[in-house]
Amino acid sequence: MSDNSEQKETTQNPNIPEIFLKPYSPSEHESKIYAEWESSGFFNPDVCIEKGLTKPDAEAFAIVMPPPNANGNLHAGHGLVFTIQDIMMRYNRMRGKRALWLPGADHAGFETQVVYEKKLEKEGRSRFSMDPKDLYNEIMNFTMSSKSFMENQIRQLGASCDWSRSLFTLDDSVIKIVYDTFKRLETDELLYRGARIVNWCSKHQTSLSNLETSHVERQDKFYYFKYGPFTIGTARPETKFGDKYVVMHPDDARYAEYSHGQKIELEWINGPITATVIKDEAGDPEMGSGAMTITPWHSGIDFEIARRHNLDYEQIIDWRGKLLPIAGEFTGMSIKDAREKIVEKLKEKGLLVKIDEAYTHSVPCCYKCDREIEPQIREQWFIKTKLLAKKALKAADAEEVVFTTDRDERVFRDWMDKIEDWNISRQIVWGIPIPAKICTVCNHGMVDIKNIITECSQCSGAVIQDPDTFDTWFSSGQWPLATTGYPDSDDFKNYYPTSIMETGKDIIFFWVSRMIMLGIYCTGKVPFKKVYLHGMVRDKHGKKMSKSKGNVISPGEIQEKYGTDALRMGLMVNNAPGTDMNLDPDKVNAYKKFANKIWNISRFVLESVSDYTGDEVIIASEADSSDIAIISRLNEISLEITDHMEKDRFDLAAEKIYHYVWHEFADKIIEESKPLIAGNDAHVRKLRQQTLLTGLLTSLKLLHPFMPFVTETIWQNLPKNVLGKEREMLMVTKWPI
RNA sequence: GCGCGGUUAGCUCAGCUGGUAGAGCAUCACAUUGACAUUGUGGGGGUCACAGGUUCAAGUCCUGUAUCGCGCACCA
Repeated sequence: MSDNSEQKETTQNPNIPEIFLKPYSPSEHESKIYAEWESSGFFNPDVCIEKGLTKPDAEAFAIVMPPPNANGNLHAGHGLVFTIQDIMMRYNRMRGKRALWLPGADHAGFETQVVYEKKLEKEGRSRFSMDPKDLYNEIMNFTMSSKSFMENQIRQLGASCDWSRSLFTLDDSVIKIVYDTFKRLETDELLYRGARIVNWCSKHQTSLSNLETSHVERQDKFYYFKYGPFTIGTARPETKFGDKYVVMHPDDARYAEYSHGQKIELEWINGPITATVIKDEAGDPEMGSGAMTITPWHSGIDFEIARRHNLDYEQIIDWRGKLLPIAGEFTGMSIKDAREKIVEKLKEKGLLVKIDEAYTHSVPCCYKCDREIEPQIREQWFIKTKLLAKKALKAADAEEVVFTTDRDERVFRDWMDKIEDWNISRQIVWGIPIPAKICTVCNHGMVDIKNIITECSQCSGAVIQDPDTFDTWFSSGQWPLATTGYPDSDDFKNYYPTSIMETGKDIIFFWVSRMIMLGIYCTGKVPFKKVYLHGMVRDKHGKKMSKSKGNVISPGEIQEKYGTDALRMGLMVNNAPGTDMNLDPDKVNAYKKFANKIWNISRFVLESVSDYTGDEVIIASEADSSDIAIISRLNEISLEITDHMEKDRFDLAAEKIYHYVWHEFADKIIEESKPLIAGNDAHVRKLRQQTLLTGLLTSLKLLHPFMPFVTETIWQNLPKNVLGKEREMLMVTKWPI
């Protein structure tokens, strides 16, 4: 016999299930185990109640899954989201709660359309030359295939969510809720359609909310021009064609001789104009000369001044970023090209006073294409958010909703305090159409969720369907309502408000704030009792992952190489909640080794208890004190881990169980046990067998939320005499406490 | 401009309500056919950014400084 390992397997360990005779190989077991979980139906709390695993009156524990954008693969951040939430779910399910995790997928309006536009660009196509219906259908097909692909990736991460309740943000039931809310906001006079300054992206041809802009610090030239008797400063000469108002602070002594409303003839870019003096508090005497001209169509602050004094508005720059006929000889030029030429002309006319070369300011840019935002006036639907925000803050005061860190709560409150009206119109096709009619004569907008309006309520003119779609966050903001079946489903009654909202801190304003506002608005109750925000996943050196840097770590690759359990542990251990975390493949590899360690611990224990009868051994004497100590330490560890779990410190819980299993149970207890098991004192031997089994089963339970695959695989392969009265599926056993 | 966070072992990071520093990786020595292909034992390596303060006692609380990073923001 040349191969003695073969011999060893068959002769020495006849009672060890064959599966344990080689190292743990995640890929061999994971998909099979997931399929068993899924087909058991235990992800659905109703089934758990039916099968008697959960008491019908047990406390509810519900999480709404942040629906991932159905436009690409899962990234490392998703790995973290689903791991944290799955840990919460599995823990609470084992605690005996009615545990419900509501999955879904997000059409992700603008985000997805941008992804799709890039695809079109590569194919040499453009959305602007396509029929909107065709474009919509193409994006729908693309989204649907991404969605099903993504759902499988979520399964691979081990997510124990209830797929039977899965929802897509464009499902009819979602749209109905969104439309009803839209109508209700109108009825409550919290909605208006108005011409306001919006953030316009000239590339994407849509307005964006403030949150969808990012401010970029830049150094530009700052120009001073002669404007009649005044010197005015500007960083944007290309907007100045229509400037016919000059604004200064009423108390500015330098301009005391000029009175509000006074007309002044002066020479300007394209000839003589009549300017009007406006005294307004917005004029900052400290800034430049203290006098400024305003461009109400292309500046928020100027717009407000114009509104206060009922001034004229005139569009200077078109929707593509080109100058309109008001610019005279510059008409049709892009603003970028025009700037220097305009300055040149003003210089020739002797109107240039000076140029400040080192002027730093921050300019708003489209968060997708980094192009400078052009403020424009456009008719859009706005929600008056002040009242909604006030109620949200009140709920936070009353601790109806709490944040896991004070820091996050402060950030939330600051934003709520100074919230502005919310533009919910987007000029893109990929989204929920705004249920409204627009008058072709007077431009009046009418909410029309039943699609029955045929003429303008103000002028009887012909109407057309509003071509715009909702900001995706307006519908996402109602996601906890949609997933629980608001307003009258059993789930809504049983699970709303949900227990916890776990999501990335980067969307605290986009999503968390809106859910709280809209949840309270629709139901009178907060949508979740607790907010847990995690940080970003970065590469091993703390750098942001990006395709261009080539440092993207895809969860799939990591899972393939090290196993899902290892990835989950790598993401959890030592990663404090709310802080950014670095994902290091070496660290994940360490937990791959750990999974194998658990595997071998199990194998050793099974070898040691091959003749275990299942009869309880009574602790007889002081000689049994080491077994007593082991069991008592096990209880202590269980309590400590439970304490961490209750405080949402999964990072600490994960590290503790890791340490216990490897460096106490394996390194010390198992080593000590070897002579006892091999010895000939029958009582000592049997007692130690019992102790080892208790240690193993308890460890598997404590590990399960973190490493569900390897623990469940082991559990299901434990021989009957070892499992005793325990349930056959680890996922639904009771937490050891 | 307003606000927030970090600064702990060579690298990446933990360290809860204050009681003489921990993990992974890396490194060194020894052991090991071992339940462990992914093992064990032991070691080296930190004046916990700096300066003050509170305290019997401070990575841990307070104040300030330096430095890196982040968020928010309609400054012409």
